[in-house]
Amino acid sequence: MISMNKYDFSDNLKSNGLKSTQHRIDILNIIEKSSQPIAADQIFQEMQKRGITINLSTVYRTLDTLYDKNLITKLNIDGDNRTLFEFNRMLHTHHLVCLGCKKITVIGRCPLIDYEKNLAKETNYAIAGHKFDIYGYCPTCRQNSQAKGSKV
Amino acid sequence: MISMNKYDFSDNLKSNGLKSTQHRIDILNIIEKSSQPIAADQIFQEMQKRGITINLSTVYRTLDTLYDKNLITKLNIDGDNRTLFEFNRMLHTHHLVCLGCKKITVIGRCPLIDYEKNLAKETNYAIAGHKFDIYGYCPTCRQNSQAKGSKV
DNA sequence: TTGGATGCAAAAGTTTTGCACGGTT
DNA sequence: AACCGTGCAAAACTTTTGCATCCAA
Repeated sequence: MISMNKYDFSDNLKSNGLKSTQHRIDILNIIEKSSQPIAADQIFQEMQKRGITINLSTVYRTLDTLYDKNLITKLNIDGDNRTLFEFNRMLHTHHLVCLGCKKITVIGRCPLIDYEKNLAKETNYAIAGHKFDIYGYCPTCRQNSQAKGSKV
Repeated sequence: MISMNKYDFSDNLKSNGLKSTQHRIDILNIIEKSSQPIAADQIFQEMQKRGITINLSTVYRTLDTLYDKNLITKLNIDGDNRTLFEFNRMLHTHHLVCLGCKKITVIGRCPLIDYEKNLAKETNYAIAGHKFDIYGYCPTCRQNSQAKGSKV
């Protein structure tokens, strides 16, 4: 049985016209394995934890590059000024963000495909995509915090 | 006929337990009249244009305060690290963002109310709200730029 | 070999904070 | 008068950039 879970990041990079460097492979690995969307500085720290020497500016430049090639995606959540990154599995996903513990859960289903088509027709925009993130309190945090009304 | 278009920001502030200062009234005015979501620094510059002396840190602190009281809402868009603010009309709105000229159009209808209810049932989250922003190219920009595939 | 990738240092851009003073209630 | 709001300056935090050097193709 062939493993379907391994990404060959080296080929992945090359087929996108990028040089295959260890740093890029490491960064892709970290993002791909992260259970949560992750910020540049978190990636930098994770590399240090793994004993990899890298400069923070290289992390930023690498993220730019990977984003340009559509290998990763960006995300902003409320109350965090940093840009978060995710591995792009080419699935159309959305996020359920806990306002208490900040945990981010990926939602696979998208209820918006038809809506988008209609909007394109009405506005004459060329729709490129959308962001849809839902905010709330997870079962654990519901006990500790009472939502006093949505600010989202 | 009574004008429905005037907000009494002074009373608005007081009823939220805030002192009614000229700066706060001015900032609310600027945000309310802005056709686009607006960043802290843009508000600061607009005040200078109007001959109002204010410190940028006061703008930030005021925005924090107004956000805490639900008088304004926050928004982040792709490719802009700043936080943008909007007047909270207590309507449930979404945004159509042009990737070319960065124009932001407010969308009134929300197609997601039922979806949210179902999600709450399935996940046992207390849903507070959601963000839904659509990216594309407006009719004018469609001529000048070809969307090479969504990154959104 | 050559152009792209990286380290380093510095700067730019955004947001936050401590403290003293001033204004609203 | 009391407390909250504000200015000022400094710092914190995130991200970008110029340039010299290094490395993958």
